[in-house]
Amino acid sequence: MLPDLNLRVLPRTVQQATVDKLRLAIFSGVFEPGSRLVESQLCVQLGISRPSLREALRSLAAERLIDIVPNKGPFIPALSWEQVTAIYEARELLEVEAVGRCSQTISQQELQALEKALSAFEAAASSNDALARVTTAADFYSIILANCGNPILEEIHRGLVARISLFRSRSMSLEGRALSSLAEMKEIYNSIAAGDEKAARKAARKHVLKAMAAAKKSMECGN
Amino acid sequence: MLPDLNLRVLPRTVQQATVDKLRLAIFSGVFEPGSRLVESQLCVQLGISRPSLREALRSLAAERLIDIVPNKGPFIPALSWEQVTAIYEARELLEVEAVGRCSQTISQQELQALEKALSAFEAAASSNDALARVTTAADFYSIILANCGNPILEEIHRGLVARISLFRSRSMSLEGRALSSLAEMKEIYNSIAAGDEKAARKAARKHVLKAMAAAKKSMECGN
DNA sequence: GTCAACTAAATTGTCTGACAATCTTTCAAT
DNA sequence: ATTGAAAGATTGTCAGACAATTTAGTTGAC
Repeated sequence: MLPDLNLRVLPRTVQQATVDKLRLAIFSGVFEPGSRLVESQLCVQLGISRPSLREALRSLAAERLIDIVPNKGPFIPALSWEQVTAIYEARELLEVEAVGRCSQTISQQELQALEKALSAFEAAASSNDALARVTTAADFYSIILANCGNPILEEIHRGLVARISLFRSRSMSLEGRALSSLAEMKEIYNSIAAGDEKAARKAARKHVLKAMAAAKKSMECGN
Repeated sequence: MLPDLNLRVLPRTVQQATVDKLRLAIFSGVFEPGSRLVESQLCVQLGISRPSLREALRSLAAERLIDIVPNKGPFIPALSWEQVTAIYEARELLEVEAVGRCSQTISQQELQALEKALSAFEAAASSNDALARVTTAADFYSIILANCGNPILEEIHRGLVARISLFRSRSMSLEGRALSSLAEMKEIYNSIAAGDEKAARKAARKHVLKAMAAAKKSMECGN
């Protein structure tokens, strides 16, 4: 059998594109937490039909990025601090495990990619670009999760991080948080590079806990 | 203000009911892994319209209970052993954590409920009712996850277990697996009841690893 | 002026029907 | 048997419709 040369990209359907657009909009804070999404409005804004939109909304609801209440429709969840805590705790569990595994299995090539991602975050950390800070940090973690040897952990982690994206971007804008975050990430990177699983796990735990504390602070400061 | 007496049940929509029905059908093995789901057929079988069905399918796809390939439609995923392993490993991570937390925080009342669930499984374990074995075992874990203090862990765990329900029911039908499972669950229960977190985690890990081994065995034996 | 009840408008849940694009199957030809 | 082409089946997407429910606005009573 010949090697698979099928380069054909999977056709992107309207519903897929819509899910991606809405997900990005939610990440970007286009919608106020707690606010309602009106189907007819979204249809016009997105230029699609109501059935396609509703399919997309069901996907997002299953991802917990929106809530859909019968007869009231979809809205952006306004997470309580308890819920945010629970998500951060779950994230900690997954991230510590992923970092630990990663430290034992990552290839030299991927380690270089990780270093590059860290540099990118370093550049963003001292800039004023809030979006860049969040995306470069996400890239860093994405590499770790992709190399932990378990795609399920990656999948779950992605879903969790998505749900608290707003908190992340807000807390990352806190005075000094980006730089402190950078230091923690460097520690993680160094431990992984050294293949020191114990240190890597410890650093990962510390990072998530500090991120959680920062999120709490930014939440208490109102907005 | 009067206490909230609003007992009104959230209206169940067609799409919700459909998601539940299909989920149950998937759990029960009504559909062969790898087989395609034809929309028009399902519409007739469920007595609903295509838009409602498609919304339900998008929900299930987001839960990873089905796959939807553009222009080909939805089908039941045929999980590879690697994927199953990855799910079991993630389950181990969550379950060990949940059991550990549970051992420290569970109330006496819930502990009684857990004991009752264990008895129910004991009864089912020596019976020939395969469905009862799986559901009572699920009830046992459901109580633990509901009392671990983190609803997110519960939510993720439920999703993971759902994806390997077929493997679970098959492996539970293996000669002696139910009884061995019972012994492991008793160990978990006793550790929780004793408030011994370390022992509880150890027992939980052992249980998941044995379940995974059983699943592998049942998978290799073909069917 | 505030609160309650009622009416009107907006919104969701669901269905039917339609049609182009794509996939699958059938069947004939080499 | 393999190839190729035509026919059929299936999906992706839209438009339009309508009942049930929620929301908003208005009126009326105190």
